[in-house]
Amino acid sequence: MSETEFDIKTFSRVFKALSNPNRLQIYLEVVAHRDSGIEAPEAGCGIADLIIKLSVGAPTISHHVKELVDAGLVTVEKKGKFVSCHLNEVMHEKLCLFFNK
Amino acid sequence: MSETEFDIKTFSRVFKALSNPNRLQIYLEVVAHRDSGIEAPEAGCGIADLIIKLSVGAPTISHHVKELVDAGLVTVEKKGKFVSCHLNEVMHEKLCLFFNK
DNA sequence: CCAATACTTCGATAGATATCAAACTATAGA
DNA sequence: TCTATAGTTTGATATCTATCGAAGTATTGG
Repeated sequence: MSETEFDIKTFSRVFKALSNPNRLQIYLEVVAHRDSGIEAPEAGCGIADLIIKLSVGAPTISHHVKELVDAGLVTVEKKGKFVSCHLNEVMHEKLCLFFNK
Repeated sequence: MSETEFDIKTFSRVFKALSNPNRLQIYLEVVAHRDSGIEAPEAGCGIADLIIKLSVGAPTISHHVKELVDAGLVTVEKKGKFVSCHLNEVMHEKLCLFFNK
């Protein structure tokens, strides 16, 4: 019918994921690293870096990253012991369109 | 320092406001009515219309609208007995920039 | 002034959330 | 294989949130 119809459920989940200051900061870190190569573990957005930057415990970071993944905002990639976070460009684009229409 | 610095607090509050499906729908209704004149009570986005569209009680709508106002996403205007909601264009623009940078 | 309408505030409650400590898993290095 | 490291899962808790019904406020029409 209308082309201005959005998936309320999808977007409310996305916004819920971004509604926590710590999670929003994680997302911004991931966005800031979006052009980094994913080869080196120290590139991308490492969990360890996030723990330092946000001053919260590892379990909390782990929880928040999962929430961002579940919302479709980021993806994670495991390289040995290390995990790095990467931007889901498709969702990012959807968000651009959401506010630009 | 960096020009990619956002006010985490402001935006996390905005996203929290949009994280509830009902509130997101209210926001979308307000956006959809952004060009309506604010003269007639039936223009803009009336509270009564929202109650019907969302199938939740008046107290809940009232609560949600206040949350949207507190987050800076919408404004309300009282015309006699009626209240209408209007888009805060400045915040909308900020959100565009947030995802477009 | 009275009644009805439109909305808000209050109080309560069921459910969600953020965070932590402790325990667990998996990987790398010695 | 043993140990240290990186991160996850679990369990607990304190706080927050969405929603409702009931009561309150304000405005309009009679």
